[in-house]
Amino acid sequence: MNDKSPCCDITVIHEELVEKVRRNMPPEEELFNLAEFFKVFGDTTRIRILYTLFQSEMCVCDIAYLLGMTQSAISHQLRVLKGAKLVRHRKEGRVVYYSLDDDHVKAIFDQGYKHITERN
Amino acid sequence: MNDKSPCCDITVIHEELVEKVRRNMPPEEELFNLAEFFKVFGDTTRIRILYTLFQSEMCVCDIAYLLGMTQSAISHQLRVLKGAKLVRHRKEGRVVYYSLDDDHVKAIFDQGYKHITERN
DNA sequence: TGAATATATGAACAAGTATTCATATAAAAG
DNA sequence: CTTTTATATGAATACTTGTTCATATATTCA
Repeated sequence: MNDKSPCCDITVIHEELVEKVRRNMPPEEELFNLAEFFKVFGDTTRIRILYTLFQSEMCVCDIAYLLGMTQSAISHQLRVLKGAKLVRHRKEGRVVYYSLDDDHVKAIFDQGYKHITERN
Repeated sequence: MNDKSPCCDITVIHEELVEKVRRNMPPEEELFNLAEFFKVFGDTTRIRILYTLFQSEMCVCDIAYLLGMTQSAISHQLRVLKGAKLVRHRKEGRVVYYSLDDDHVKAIFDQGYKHITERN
């Protein structure tokens, strides 16, 4: 019986390995940013918007009509996509056209698609 | 004043474009699965676990110790990762070793990393 | 067999988030 | 200038989700 405090009874089995791995971990901030980035793709509406924009730039009400959702919902999500620097916008009178602003998204989606289709 | 019902006042500006884009959209189920897949990456704890497993297979308590989290929290997240077919496990007595079970993850992370570092 | 230990898991709670609703803004048209 | 229309946005709500806590399971060791 040792004097470990009851609130911290964490055990390590391979301490040496753990320390080695710890030294090679990327900085926390990087991992946080990566999670934030992927969070954007974790929603069907945003995925659908992005697949729409893969094909063509499009205005807000067209996207809303295409996806069968309210203009407000689409506008809110476009805001998120813009915050993640994934889309840009171009204003023409009252109409705002959104388009893709990233080269990696398609590659990322293709890899993701490979994963979900390759499981036997 | 026309007789549009007030609940369905959706407007389309470029109907022809919309129909063309609609025909080329991937099936809904595919988009849903893709979103579910990326949802897994949208959490710092899971990202950290995966970066850990990039380096070495590791048992649950070592991961918990390394990341400074409870065994329960890690176990719950490993369950999610297993559900997404991203990790596999190997039992050795009481100890369960987890390891990566996917070739695409690293590529996806690298693309994501490029995105978040390339914004000026 | 009984105690110790590594992991898994269900329930509860807190925090986060997507959509809706109401409304604001801004540009065009009358 | 007033009305219409395309978009943006704040607040509220419903839903989702990550962690904790308590406990179950399973394996080793005495």
